Order: sequence, then C-alpha cells, then structure tokens
Amino acid sequence: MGVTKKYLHSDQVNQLADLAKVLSHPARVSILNYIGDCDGCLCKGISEHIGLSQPTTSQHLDVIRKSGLLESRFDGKSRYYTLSPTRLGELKALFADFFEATEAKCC
Amino acid sequence: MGVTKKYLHSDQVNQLADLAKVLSHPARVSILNYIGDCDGCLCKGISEHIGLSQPTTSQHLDVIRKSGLLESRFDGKSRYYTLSPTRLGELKALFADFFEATEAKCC
DNA sequence: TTTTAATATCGTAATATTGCAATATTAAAA
DNA sequence: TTTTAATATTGCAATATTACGATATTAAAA
Repeated sequence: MGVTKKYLHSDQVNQLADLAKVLSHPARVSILNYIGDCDGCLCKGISEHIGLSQPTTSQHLDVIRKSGLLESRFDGKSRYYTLSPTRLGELKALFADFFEATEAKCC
Repeated sequence: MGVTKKYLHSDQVNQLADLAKVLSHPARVSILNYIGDCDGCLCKGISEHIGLSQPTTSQHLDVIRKSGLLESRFDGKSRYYTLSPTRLGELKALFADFFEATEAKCC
C-alpha cells in the first residue's frame, strides 16, 4: 500500500500529527517567522524573501491557511496575510500538552 | 524538481522542521505515547498495540530514533525502548521557543 | 476597454513517504 | 547444532509532497 492509516489512531493523535505536518517543511516555518515579523505580508514579498517561486509559496500558504493559522485581508489585487493569535495559542497549548503529558509519563 | 530546498533556510528553521516531521505521522505520535506509558517496550508489543506490521513499526521507530528521542537496551533477542528525557526536554523547549517567539512578534 | 500586477490553479516531473511480504540477522533455548 | 523468537533490512507498489512553468482569475490603473 503506501497510505497513512489514520483510522488506527485517535482523533487527538491525528490532530497533533496534522499540525506537526504544517511545521514539517522549512519553507512553512520560514513563512510563519516572516509573517510574524512583517505584520501584513503579500505572497510576492514572502516568495522573494524565502527564495521560492510564487506558485510554490502560494501552495505553502494554502497548507498553513488550512490549519487555521492565517488570517488575510484583501486590498485590491493584494492579499495581506497575518497570523491568527487565537489559533497560534491553540497550537502552542496542544504541543505543550503533548510534551508535558509525555514527560509526566516517562520522567 | 520536487525536493525540499533546505539550503534556502537557516539551520534553526531546518532543525525545527525536521523535528516536526517526526511528529507529523500519527503512528509515531502513538508510539511515543505508548512508550511513555509502558516504560520499556518491544517492537512487537508496539506493533500489536498500534495495529501496524512489525516492519512498518520498526521503520517508524527508526525515524524516531534518529531524532534522538529513543533509548534502548538489548536483552537477548529483545530490544526495549524508552524515551530520552533529556532529548524530550530539548524538543519541548524548541517548540515552546518557536511559539513564544512567534507570539511575541505577532500579538 | 486594454493593460498591468497580484494571486491562485493546473499540469507535470522529480522525489519522498507509507506499508507490507519476504528475507536476513541475531541470540537464546531446545 | 537446530529451532525459535524478536528485530532489522530489502524490495516493491501505492500514494503524497515539492517545485515550477504556464495559465487563469481578479481588480485596479491607464
């Protein structure tokens, strides 16, 4: 076969893995860093900053957007991306919970 | 094309992405949960617990091992896996730093 | 209306990941 | 020594990911 067997695992486990997948590509980590810095970024600006093409950057933005981490506003032809503080806090808590629960068991 | 262009990104960013990749498959999250629980697990036991074959489980263990999160001791034919508390603490700190730095910028 | 500029989508090639059967390896037990 | 049992490795098929050129879409500007 060759497909992840998600049905074997709990929703909680699948949720954490899905969010980790968003962070599992360095371009997406760089994009998150950059959007945090610039407070309203354009796809073109991100593309030029990280050194990937506009279509590739747009695809990575789509992956991040689907995790709920991005907010955007349109201004004419431009789409300004910002981070969602609420969602960012949720992810922070989910990862912290995972590590703390794991530490509590093993240490 | 089709290969991650790691050279575009800083070591720090690549490091976080590599660690996130370890957590980006639900089987590996389940394995980490289970090893935390049992304090000395066998590949066979893990395989039966999560419902994947022994070879597939062994491959996932290899991915986790390469991140430094596993310690193991051999006892005859058996290999008992435990979590590395030190490495677990490092990962916890790296993810916490990422989220806190990102929050500090955006919020 | 035509042009321009920003973004998204499509199509495709290269590569990576996932999973398992078959097999190899290893060390204890018979 | 042969058998048994646990784990690792190999080989392969199915699928997913990454990247970009070409193109479509969209809305402002000329």
